[in-house]
Amino acid sequence: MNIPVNPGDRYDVYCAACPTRMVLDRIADKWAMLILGRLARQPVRFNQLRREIDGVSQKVLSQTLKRLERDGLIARAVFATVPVTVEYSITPLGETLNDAVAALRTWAETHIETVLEAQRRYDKA
Amino acid sequence: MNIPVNPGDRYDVYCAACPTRMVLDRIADKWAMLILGRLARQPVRFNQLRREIDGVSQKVLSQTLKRLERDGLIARAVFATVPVTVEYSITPLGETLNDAVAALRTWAETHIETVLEAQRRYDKA
DNA sequence: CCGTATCCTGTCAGATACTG
DNA sequence: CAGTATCTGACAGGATACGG
Repeated sequence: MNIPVNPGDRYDVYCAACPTRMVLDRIADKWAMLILGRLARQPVRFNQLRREIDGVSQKVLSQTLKRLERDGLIARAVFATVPVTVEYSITPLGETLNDAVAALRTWAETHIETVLEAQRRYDKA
Repeated sequence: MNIPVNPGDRYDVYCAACPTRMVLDRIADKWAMLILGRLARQPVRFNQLRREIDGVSQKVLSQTLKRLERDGLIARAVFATVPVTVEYSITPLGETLNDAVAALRTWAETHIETVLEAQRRYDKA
């Protein structure tokens, strides 16, 4: 897909720098898309998010938020209240990604039954 | 997203049975989409695939193919030659998934520069 | 309230060797 | 050619405790 070498040569098909690969690695994350989807609805604070995304640990939530922020997909706003208030929100860029993922959601909902059926058939044999 | 409980209760937002989650887990795999994309072009044999998907180990390729076959996304055909010939091909179902992922590829190619730029800015601070 | 630091554990990919 | 079997190390993720 990326970086063709010479005719007949192999392609370095798994290229960490490949855009598609990078994005896939991102959304592949167990929690990232859930968080992004939640923030797409409205901004929310850390512990609120922690409660709503059930099952995520504090550490992993923190890590994931940091990564998403680094990628410019979400924004972090700090308010100097006592105690401090931190609010996370989705960015315009994050929204475009969220839209793109919608195609997958649609696929999933449309075809999941077919997949499950295929699994049952496979497991019989 | 799934399984609302009582008003005011938390939602079990990470639900392993959630269709979107299942599909995400599938394509999240490091190699699955590369393999599916390759098979979308034309059927191919095991070792041929192994050579083309550079960097994948025999074991992991085997595992991934098995999983994709189980999900009904690819098909495995055995020919009783000597030595035996095995050909993998994409199924119609697999093609629809491949199409859905195209939306992500497009997003990636369109926005990767913005993401990289955001990362550089973040890393400065 | 919003995290970081530390430890611990299970999972999984890679390497290697072997089989029909 | 097309895999399986086994071992190993790296690493992600959870639990817990603590700090700004």
